[in-house]
Amino acid sequence: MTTEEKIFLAAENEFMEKGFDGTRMQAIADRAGINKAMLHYYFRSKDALFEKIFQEKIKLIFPKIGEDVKKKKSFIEKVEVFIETYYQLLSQYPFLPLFVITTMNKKGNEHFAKNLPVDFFRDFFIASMFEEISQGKIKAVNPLQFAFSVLGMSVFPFLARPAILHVVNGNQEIFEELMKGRVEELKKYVRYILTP
Amino acid sequence: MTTEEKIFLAAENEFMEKGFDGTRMQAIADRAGINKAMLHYYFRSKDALFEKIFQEKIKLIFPKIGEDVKKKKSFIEKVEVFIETYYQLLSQYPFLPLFVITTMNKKGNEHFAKNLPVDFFRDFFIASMFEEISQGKIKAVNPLQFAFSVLGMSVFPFLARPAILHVVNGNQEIFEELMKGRVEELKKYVRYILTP
DNA sequence: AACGTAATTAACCAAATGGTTAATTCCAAA
DNA sequence: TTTGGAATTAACCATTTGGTTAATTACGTT
Repeated sequence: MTTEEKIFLAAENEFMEKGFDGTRMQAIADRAGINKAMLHYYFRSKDALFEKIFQEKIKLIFPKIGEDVKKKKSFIEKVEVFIETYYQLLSQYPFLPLFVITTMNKKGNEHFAKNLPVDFFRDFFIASMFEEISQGKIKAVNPLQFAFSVLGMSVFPFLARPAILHVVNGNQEIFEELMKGRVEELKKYVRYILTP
Repeated sequence: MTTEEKIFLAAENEFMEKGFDGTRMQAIADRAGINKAMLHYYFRSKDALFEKIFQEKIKLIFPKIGEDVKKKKSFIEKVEVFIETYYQLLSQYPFLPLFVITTMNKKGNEHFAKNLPVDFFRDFFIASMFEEISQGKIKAVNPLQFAFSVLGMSVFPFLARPAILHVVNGNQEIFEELMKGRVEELKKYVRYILTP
């Protein structure tokens, strides 16, 4: 692994766990096992390093989900695939939601403006929903509201993990069990909401 | 307004907007229009000040919701009241979710341990749900999963506000409209999910 | 008016932090 | 083997930041 990669990986973890303000350049260097000056050698400044990582991470939010989703015919199936794929992604990067949300709330939305697949979201997701509603295949719910609800339900456990853990008396196993069963449960909710 | 109140109010806003790490004692002092030394005079340290504010804020999360909810007979009605009350609360403190979530993820859960109404949540909410399920009054969904879903749907727009604003082309009015209609939409979803 | 306590301020301090620099080491090409 | 640019390091720097202190002011009580 090259020094640059070491730095990137270390910075990634530090920023994800502690946020921009909470992260120290020295901590990144220590974690990467290299000299602090290397950080500035490869990435100009703390801001630049953070920016690079954030840009890379935000692209993860909507990865190949698009393609997976497009394969499915019915809208309900599309949503189900979305929930599955999204859950897998978040399991791989549990801090991603917190990271993105704190960042976008602190700094302006200039950061993710280019990378949010708004077009896909509006022209494809929303459009295909309108279509099935007018065909009477699904119930007439507000597409935007529905989308934010699915996102909220999917993301919440990853954001509120400490609180949820506390509710289940700190029992990790129960928490994992809960997370595992969540995908099926959410798919059920979606069917209840959308099936006419 | 006493100096202590001025400090508390200013600190509240600073911490809520910028988080613990992002907040500067000087910024609090400036915002309160007083000398920085007063912060330490009234509240020992940054940590102590933050702690006091956090403890006060976290109690807000489950305010008198309990009582409002208990009045209602059917479980669906209970959930509907919860959504309404919760939405009003969050409208008043839009940064509350972000504040609580970032804090509980950074520091341990010692902070909110005492103040999370776990007992109410388990013994009352969950219990009353089990009851209605066994009576066949609502569909058999997992109570915990359902609770986290309602919370997630309720809280999401307050966390992802910048992203949502971006989706609606930065149009504030559309966003407000969306938020206003959200309560009814969520109540609808709950009925779809729970009604047998 | 004098006294004493609480409130307030300006100046200061030590530690932490992001960033720089000059010197040194590596290493591949000539 | 020499050489030149890239990689790496230790030491250093300026600024920021949470916190302290000694002195001053405000103000209710006797």
